[in-house]
Amino acid sequence: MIAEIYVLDVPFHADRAYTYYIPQTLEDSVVPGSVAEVPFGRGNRRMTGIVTAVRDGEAPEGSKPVAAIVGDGPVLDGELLGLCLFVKEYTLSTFGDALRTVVPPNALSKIVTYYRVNADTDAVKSAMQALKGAVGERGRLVWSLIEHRQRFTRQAVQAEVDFDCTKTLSAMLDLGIIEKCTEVKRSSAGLIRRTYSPSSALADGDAWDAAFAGITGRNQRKLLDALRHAAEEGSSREESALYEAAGLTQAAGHNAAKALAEKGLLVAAEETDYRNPFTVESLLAEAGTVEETPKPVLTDEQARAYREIEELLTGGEPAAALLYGVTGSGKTNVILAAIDRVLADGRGAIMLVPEIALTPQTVGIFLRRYGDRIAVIHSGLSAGERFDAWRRIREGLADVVIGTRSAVFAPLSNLGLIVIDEEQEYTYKSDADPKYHAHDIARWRCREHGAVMLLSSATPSVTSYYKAKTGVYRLVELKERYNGAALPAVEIYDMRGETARGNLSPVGARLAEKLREDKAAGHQAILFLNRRGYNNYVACKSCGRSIKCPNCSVTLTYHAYRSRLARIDKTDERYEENRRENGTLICHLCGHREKVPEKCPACGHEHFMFMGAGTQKAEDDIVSMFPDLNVLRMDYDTTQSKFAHEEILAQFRRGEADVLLGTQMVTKGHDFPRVATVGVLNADGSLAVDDYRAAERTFAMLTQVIGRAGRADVPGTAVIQTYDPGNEVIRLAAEQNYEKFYEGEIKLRKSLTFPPFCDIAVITLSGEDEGYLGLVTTRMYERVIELTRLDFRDIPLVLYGPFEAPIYRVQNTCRMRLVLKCRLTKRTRAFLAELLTEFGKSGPSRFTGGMVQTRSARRVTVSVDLNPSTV
DNA sequence: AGCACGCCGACT
DNA sequence: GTCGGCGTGCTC
Repeated sequence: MIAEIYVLDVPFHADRAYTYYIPQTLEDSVVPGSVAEVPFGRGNRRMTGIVTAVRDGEAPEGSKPVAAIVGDGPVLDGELLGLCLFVKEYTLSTFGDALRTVVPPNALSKIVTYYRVNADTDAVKSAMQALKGAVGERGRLVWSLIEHRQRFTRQAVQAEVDFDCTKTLSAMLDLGIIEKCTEVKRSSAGLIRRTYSPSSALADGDAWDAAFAGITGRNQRKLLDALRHAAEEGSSREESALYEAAGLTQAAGHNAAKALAEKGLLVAAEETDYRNPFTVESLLAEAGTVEETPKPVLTDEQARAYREIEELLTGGEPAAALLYGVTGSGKTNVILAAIDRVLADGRGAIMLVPEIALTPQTVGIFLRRYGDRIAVIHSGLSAGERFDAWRRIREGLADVVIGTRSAVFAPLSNLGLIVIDEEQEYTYKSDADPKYHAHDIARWRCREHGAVMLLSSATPSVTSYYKAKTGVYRLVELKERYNGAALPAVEIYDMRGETARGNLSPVGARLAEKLREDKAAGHQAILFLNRRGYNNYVACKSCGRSIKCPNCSVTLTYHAYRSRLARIDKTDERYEENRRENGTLICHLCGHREKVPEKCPACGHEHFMFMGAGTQKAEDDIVSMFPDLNVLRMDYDTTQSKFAHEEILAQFRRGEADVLLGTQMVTKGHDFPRVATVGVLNADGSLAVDDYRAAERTFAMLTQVIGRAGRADVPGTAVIQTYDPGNEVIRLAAEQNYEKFYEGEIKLRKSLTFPPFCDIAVITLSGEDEGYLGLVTTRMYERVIELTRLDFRDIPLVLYGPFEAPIYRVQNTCRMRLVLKCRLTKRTRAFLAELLTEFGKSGPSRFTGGMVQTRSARRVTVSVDLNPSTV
């Protein structure tokens, strides 16, 4: 018997099925989907692999035996195994990356390799004598590091010495001084949650700055910075949350935390986690914040829409539909009815929602309706919670899954329906490897299960609507708003000249008037500004230059420490100085922070302008402009702690504030009965972006925020402030005329050849050595041309570039890009895979045709993003 | 990625 | 001879 096995943790160009023979003793346990321990490479080091196929047959020449099977039974069933292979091929990722996306890492046993010092001390002593010459020098240094540890890893030694320790270790291995061991780390239930706190040594800001100054490790700085943030904002200090905030992997974060703990800067604590935060019980405990589930009585139109979907559900064939319904038409009712039907047939359902829409209110609707058979999956879960949710689903205890992007992988064994709500949201595209789009995963899984993929939106993406129009998806429409809700009156307000009229605040005259009216009538308002932070940037009054991040090619954003502190008398001559003291410049890309400098680094001038406005600044301005208005701010910075998001919404619902001001978060969520006015502070902001989807995003955003205004008994008004009042997109959004917007947009896409009329592949090369990066990029460019003239001359594509990436430098790494307009077929993917394989196999040095570089930092990495969420 | 092998220059 | 840096090639 022989097995096809994908070995984990190999680079892309070595990532394929390897053939192993199955020893007699393992014949029963080696089955597809199981985790195997196999010898790999010249050194036969123990690696983890996944069995993808088993068959009868002679062991081919040179094949090695499967060493062991770990865990009891397969971790993957046939469908999920196929899904891993699909994800690998579809996104050009490795099998291992695909696997770790499809199943929670906690569900996988893994093999760890480590070294141990030989217990026979006498033998070790004499062996050490045998180490002679220079090897002995290094040997003795390594020995002093490992002597008192009972186990250690190569990486741990390497971190301590400045030479390559592999040869030294293998010499010691040969002499029997140390031995190599492997250990299987069983999949864990992960009941323990670890949190970090700053130590008492970090009592004040100066201590933090001193601590920063004393640390050279990049990861340690990042972690400490995340911790400082968490301490200041009162947000989660849970281990994985901090690592994520710091942009570190578990391993890197763990090491950094250990190092910081040794320096006495950080204190670790462990606590037992509650594992299913979403139960009926916990819901009832917070009942005040949960609305009633909508009555399952459908209007005529909703019933008609439901019957169309039901037809697909009972058809027994895989299908895809787009539920296109205007705001307030009751799409959720139709979706819930469809889920009811699926459950009645004994099948399961997945409902995907955008990250910021996954609130207790949303979950509450499902909990009230389906009880504890629901599972909730989102990125904020701890590893253990994620694993538990996964197991509950796999064991059949939960068959309704609600969650964000990654919930599309929920291991339901009998899937009937996958709903993707607000389907145009770009958070459905992953920007980490594997760079999958939830639509594609959903489509594949529905095909496999004979299930229905149901996309839902009031403002579908142009691509999805096109597919619906051309019959790829069934188009199901809801045209009426129900419950008698009327569309709000929409006013486009021309902000040009507002400054000339003496109004420097982000709120124009018309909106100011509405806010006063609302206050007088006891109504509320929502204000939307799609930019967080205080001032966008700080520029020198003399030379006009703005302050840039030292590691990235972006300007730094000014954040006030506490908006209350910054809210000081603006006529005070110390105003500017106070701003300097009460805020920090932060890089939104790498997290770098610094104080506003005393003098301009370019010209030495002492005065700065604080330019642009984010939500923090808008809050200050509104408060000083309308002292009697209570303002709640909701943005990334105020929602970092665990229940902050819900708490802000609840406060607003209870009427404890007059104005809810925030970023995109305020455009989602449930209806507030007393909101009369919504204001868009700067509608142009998102149009200026250099992306072919800027228009559709702006349209969707405006439509959503307009939909927040007014209820049946409170006539609503939406005020859209713009410096470009003639803009077609803004005008059509104000009219709520999606059809017309779509018609114009699809024509444009067609004439310029943009999706859906083509696919876009972006190849990004990044490296620290700019010159070398340029060389490799040029070579890659030439190779694309060569291949498409020879072996792949049959695939149509247009090549653009090389360009610098829109943000050229991030954390001192430069990034170059090639952009391909193409059709993503198997053949095109094969071409891109070939390109990646060649690059990986020969290494960048030979890839550039033997051109020798002297620098050691000439490492270049390549990644491919197919139809990226931002271009 | 990780590991082994082989070549070459430097140093004993 | 011996050592170590570095490039190359392969992984059933």
